[in-house]
Amino acid sequence: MPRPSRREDLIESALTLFNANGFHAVGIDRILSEGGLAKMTLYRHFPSKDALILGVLEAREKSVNGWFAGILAASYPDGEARLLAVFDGLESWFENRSPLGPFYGCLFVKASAEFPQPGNTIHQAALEAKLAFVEMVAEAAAQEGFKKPRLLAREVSILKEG
Amino acid sequence: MPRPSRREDLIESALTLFNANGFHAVGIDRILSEGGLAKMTLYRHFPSKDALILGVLEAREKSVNGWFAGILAASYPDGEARLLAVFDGLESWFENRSPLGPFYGCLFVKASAEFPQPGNTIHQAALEAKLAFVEMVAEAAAQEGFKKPRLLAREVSILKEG
DNA sequence: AGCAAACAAGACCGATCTGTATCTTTTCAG
DNA sequence: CTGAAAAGATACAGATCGGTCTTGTTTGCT
Repeated sequence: MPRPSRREDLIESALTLFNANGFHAVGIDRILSEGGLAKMTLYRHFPSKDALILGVLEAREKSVNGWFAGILAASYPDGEARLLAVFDGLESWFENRSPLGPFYGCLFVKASAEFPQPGNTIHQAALEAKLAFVEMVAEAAAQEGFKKPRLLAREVSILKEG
Repeated sequence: MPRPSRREDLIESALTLFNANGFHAVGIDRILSEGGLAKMTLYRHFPSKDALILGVLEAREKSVNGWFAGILAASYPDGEARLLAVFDGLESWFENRSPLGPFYGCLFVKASAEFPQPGNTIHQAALEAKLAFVEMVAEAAAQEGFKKPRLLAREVSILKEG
């Protein structure tokens, strides 16, 4: 893989603005000027704005779910302390002490709200990202012998949205 | 108060489209053509699109919260059956058997997602509508002697969003 | 009946949006 | 060092948006 430095710049600038203002409210020009990028740079890396949004969601899924996976892996000793670590992680996220940047609400919730048609690619990507998160927490809960891992995972996810 | 029949037509057409497509994705022209209305009719009743959105949210708050208030009032015999009725109501809503129309997710969640700035009037109106709902359920739960009415009300609200 | 307000229909305006094309400068591998 | 690819800057095109204005028709009150 080459050095996709500009590609990452695009995603980072777009992520910041999407988080703070939503998807439809942010135009391409603003993403580019705020990131010091040129228009052709965008369209060399992505065929359209929708493709950029998909790239942002994909990157966000990796960083968010990867961060939680790291938390689960770090607190490897068994017991409910492991899930407590997840709640601590969420709290640090909400209070902007996490490496995920300031918290503006779940980006995947925003995406499925702004692209509500079930067939929409962005809608589906956002749903998949959310489901992957729930699945991850559920597996961890199951390993600890909880009776209702699914329910607990859903509650964690719900907490994240509120 | 005069007969605001056109005003209600505007709100109804806008509500339907906002529910199915989001706020930013729906233009004024579509709201008007789908409702068989003229542009000047819109701007005689509302000074701007944002004002129309506020009108839609206000009407939606009345109908949704009014519907739930009716459910709570109808099942006036004490006991937990009263809250069960709320869950039944939610289920009928999700399955499109309610007078609230087809369910596309909570409109207030959509609104606060699409207008994320805390100072935004639409954002605040959406939050108030959601809080009013939680407050209503919490009061009902408190009357039934639940220990943690707030928590239960929040859970009901969360269920509604998922 | 008659009049004024409300309304439908649609042209129109300026701003903004996504996406393309052009030109110059920077980057970087050979 | 050199030449090609990448990138910055900017102009441009076509579409769409929110909002204004005009014209002719319908409505409703007296």
